[in-house]
Amino acid sequence: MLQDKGLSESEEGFRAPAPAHGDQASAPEPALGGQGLTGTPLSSPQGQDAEQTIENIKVTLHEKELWKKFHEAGTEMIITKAGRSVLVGNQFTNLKFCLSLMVAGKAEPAMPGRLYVHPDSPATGAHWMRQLVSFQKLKLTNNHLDPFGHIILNSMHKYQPRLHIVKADENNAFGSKNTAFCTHVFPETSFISVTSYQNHKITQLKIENNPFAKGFRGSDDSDLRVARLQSKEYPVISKSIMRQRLVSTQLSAKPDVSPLHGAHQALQHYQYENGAHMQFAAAEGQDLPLNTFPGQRDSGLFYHCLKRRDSARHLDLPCKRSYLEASSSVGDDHYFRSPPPYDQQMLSPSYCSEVTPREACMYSGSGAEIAGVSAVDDLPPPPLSCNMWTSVAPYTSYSVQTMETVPYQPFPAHFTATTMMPRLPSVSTQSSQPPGNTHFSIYNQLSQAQARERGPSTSFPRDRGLPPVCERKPPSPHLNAAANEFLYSQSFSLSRESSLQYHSGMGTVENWTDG
DNA sequence: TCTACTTACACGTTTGAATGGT
DNA sequence: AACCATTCAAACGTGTAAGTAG
Repeated sequence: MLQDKGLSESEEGFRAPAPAHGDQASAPEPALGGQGLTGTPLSSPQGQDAEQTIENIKVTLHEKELWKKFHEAGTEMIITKAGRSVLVGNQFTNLKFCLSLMVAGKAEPAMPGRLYVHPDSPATGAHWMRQLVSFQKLKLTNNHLDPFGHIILNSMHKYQPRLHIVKADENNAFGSKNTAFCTHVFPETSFISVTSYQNHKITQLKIENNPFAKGFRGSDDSDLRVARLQSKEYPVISKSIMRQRLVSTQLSAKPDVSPLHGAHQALQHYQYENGAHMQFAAAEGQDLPLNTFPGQRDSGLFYHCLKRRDSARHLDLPCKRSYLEASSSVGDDHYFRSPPPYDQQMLSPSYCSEVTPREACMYSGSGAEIAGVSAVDDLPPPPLSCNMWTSVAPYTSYSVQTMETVPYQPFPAHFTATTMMPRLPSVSTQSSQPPGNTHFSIYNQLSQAQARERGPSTSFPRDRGLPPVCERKPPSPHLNAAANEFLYSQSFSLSRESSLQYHSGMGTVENWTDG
């Protein structure tokens, strides 16, 4: 569940937020332990303008500990052709986000980008503060032709969900010019999309925490159940366990077999967004725990606000090259290089705060989610591959490139060798977070002049009619009537973890497109 | 042969209508 | 008549296993 606290409504702007509601504790728990995002109260002075307010919005992850537990094991999400309830057998259940997909690796077909817009969007800040923001109906699919508006993912890839909060205005509920927005990223929500669980530990965690899987609980209940199904009075070893034990036996019996062999086979399917296959970063036989980076282990919500300087729009940044280009030329040894300190990446002016939308777009390839950002420049727009509400035109995107491989953790279920999961870049929580604030984000602001440069404002996609697959509901009449209320849209996106996009800002959303 | 994917299945939870009591 | 609690069945969400495809 997710809750934004800190959004409030006022005819003059924003007033001090209402105290945290007590309904959070009593709110119905999501299917799998009630994970989600919750917010903390925003301290927004009365009369503060929207751009100042939105950067102060704080969103926290609900059931963070549970998320971390999964994250440390290497979260996996089941995706099916028909669409499985969300990210995570529940971890994302009760989250209503907008998911958009970054374009897959070079060798992969472009994915239809999709954002999942919270069904309640747009709604006032008071509405979002009232309760946990749930993304319950979000579903994941691997069906590229999915007509239901589910989030389309590639199997065996790692994704990083992102939450976008977009300020709407009185005209079209989502604003036109100067629409503020912010993006929240919770590293512990990253996951690998799979069609069947690869990690037995994840399976067990899901079973333990998901009420719907209660039937599989107990001391290896699944095995007991199998025994019952086979009319046996003794438990039989399940297939996954048998496979795991078999491989283990084989490995122990054949010392000449590299323990990494199986892992390599598994990992060759895990790709970063840049299309580079994962490589091993650990020495042979070395088991690197997933939580090697203490910064990530306690990453919390990365939220940091930055403002882009107009004068920096055309800086020739060293990181301006295409992410795809960069990755394609990267040799294997690249993955053994140490990444630049995360705080340097994120806080270096040349890296994040002065990156133009166009440049940022380049970092992430042609990610549908940020495809529209080029509209703020006079450069030709990148190709769009979204069929929903995918493009957030004013979004200035920032990319944290993890060009190095990161440790994987063992997949006990199927892989007995040391496998390594792609990871978020190491995060220095001490240096990258504002004092007293565990949040991290990037804030970007587009000037009025820039907004004007984009040409005549067009109506927001909602006015052009969303495809029926879009899981949105029209704003309630009372919301439309409340002309002076600030309306917020909550959406969620997914990005390939190798190129995390942290963006927020203020500008038009006129180029959001249905694709 | 191996791996990922699809499908069907059983089990448990959730939801909402129907029913009965106050 | 209105409200509340209980019951029950259908819908839904799980993970698993078998079969299929590449």
